[in-house]
Amino acid sequence: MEKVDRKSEIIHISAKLFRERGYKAVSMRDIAKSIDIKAASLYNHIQSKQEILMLLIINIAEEFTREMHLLKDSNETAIDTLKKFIDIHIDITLRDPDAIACLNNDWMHLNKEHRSYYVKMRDEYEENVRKIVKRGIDDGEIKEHNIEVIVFSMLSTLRTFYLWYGRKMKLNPNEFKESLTHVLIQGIV
Amino acid sequence: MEKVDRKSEIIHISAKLFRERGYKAVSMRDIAKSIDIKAASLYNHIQSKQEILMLLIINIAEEFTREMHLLKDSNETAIDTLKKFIDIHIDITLRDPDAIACLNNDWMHLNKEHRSYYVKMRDEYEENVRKIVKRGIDDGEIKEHNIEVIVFSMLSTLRTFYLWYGRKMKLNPNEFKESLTHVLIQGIV
DNA sequence: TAATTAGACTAACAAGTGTTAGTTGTGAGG
DNA sequence: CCTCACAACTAACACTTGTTAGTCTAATTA
Repeated sequence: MEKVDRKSEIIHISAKLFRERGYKAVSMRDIAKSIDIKAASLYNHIQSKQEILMLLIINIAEEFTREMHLLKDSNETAIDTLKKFIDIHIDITLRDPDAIACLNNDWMHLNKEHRSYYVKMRDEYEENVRKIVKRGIDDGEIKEHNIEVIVFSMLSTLRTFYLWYGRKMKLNPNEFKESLTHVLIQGIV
Repeated sequence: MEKVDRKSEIIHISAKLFRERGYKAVSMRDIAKSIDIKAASLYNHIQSKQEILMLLIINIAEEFTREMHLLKDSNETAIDTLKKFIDIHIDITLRDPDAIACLNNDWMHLNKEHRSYYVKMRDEYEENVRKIVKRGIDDGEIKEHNIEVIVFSMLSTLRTFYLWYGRKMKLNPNEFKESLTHVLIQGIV
């Protein structure tokens, strides 16, 4: 127990490199050099470069899907549901920003099978966010805006959070959650 | 006149391909095939693959910089300045979404010289957005939030707008501007 | 008409790609 | 002590990469 195995070491260092340069710009020799072995040795632990990408993206995507399923049929108000939705994004991003970067930027390099699985999950996820917002509008909690604009604004912000946290933000995670929730829901004026 | 020269054809088709797959995943042979010539013929018009990327990114970045310089010392209210700032992003994105995608995703593949030039422009741009928001807070127009959170939220949304427009949004550009401005400034409740 | 040029072509290059085969050494379990 | 498996290695593969050199042809210019 506590044994840090090579496979997860490879996955994590790959995520870091993919984040910096993108999947296609990182070679197996780059990954190998980062953990001080030769490229061929990687294949004692993983099947292919594609497998690394797949594990990174699908695991995170499935986590988002699981969380959304817990959220979508909740009987809280839509606004409270959206607040939890924001919290979930922040928590996952803080735990694994590199994987979030891969998911955002490299999903198109998944092979056909995994890509369509990912895209299906993503579309369903967005559809569920839409439903929450729609419920908020129907209940009079949210002003009658174009739903798509609201969903787009929230998801864009949450999905690129990994680019910003730690750069100039001196807030701790809870302060940050509160601040971002306020900005996204009440606006800035 | 009206002569569509080959060079700009190459630039535009490259932008489209870079957007779909990323700079590193697009080969010179891919670009050539898209305009039905051979890869070597590209070099009658451009110096290198790097030049294509540089032209795409630097031109757009300089345009944003020029627009920001017109904006930053305006004597309008901060809120009105932010509204114009939103308009500018939407206008440029609608005119050239592929180039925006390249700028967002492939700037790290610029060579050292162009990359540092780009990063300098980007940092100055963000600093100017920060100043506008700060002015709004000092003038009591904007609530006393963490400035960084506001800037991050606005820029994330505007920068990834290219991913959303035309997907499910049935709004025309002006309706969209109004809607997004409202969501970003007044919030959704 | 003759000369020049622009822009396509073929062929080739050196370097880098993901991956496989086969080998070696080291440490744990019988 | 012997065995065996794991995880490293070297060497090589077939292919792709950006780019250059040199050639040909059709249109423009002198």
